Amino acid sequence: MAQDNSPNKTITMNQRRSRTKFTEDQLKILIKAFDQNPYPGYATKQRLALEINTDESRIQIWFQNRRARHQCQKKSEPDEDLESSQDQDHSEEEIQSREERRCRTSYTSSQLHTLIGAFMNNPYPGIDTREQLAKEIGIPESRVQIWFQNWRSRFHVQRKREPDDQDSEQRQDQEQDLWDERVQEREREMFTFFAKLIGA
DNA sequence: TCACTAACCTATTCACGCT
DNA sequence: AGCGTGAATAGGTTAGTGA
Repeated sequence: MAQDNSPNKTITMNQRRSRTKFTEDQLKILIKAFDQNPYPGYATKQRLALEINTDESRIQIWFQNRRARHQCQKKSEPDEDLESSQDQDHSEEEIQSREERRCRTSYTSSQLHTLIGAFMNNPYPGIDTREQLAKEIGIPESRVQIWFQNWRSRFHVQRKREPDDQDSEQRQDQEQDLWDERVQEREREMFTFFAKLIGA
């Protein structure tokens, strides 16, 4: 993505997870599952994870990457199979019959407090930071990663909605204001929560 | 060195609970 | 019904690894 503020360069020390090396047997199982259904639901991903002894999040990434590779291949060889219904396999009805998603995670105020604090410190945490956070708030690392993704995206969306006709200093100030507003909103929620706890 | 691919990213959409 | 937000998606980039 040709993003001018390339995140991974401006923020150092956020290392990646070490690269998973799937064995031949593991790949066989994954490929077979992919051929059966390239959009497995949470239960299937869990089952696969158990079967090949890896984390469910690795299964998710593997399916994402394989779907992407398959889309590329389809585009680069658009010849034959024009009337074969085989290549139009996942649309409409297939999407409707997609398996169930993972249950929505709901975060407590204190968990959010920790996450927001970490986000303000560094919106692009490496694997070590994510794992530490996950341990601290008792939530899987994969959820922490998704939470950061969602927050970054939503913050970028907010920024884009802002008019672009000011000089960068003003814009930065506005970004900060927006951010502060968002954080304050969250903190108000937390205060309400804790006030209830202590019976205020 | 280069191809392959896991890990990671943004942007967008889906979906669900809450108000 | 609309909103906030977690989950999933497409599609692109980065970087580790083996030939």
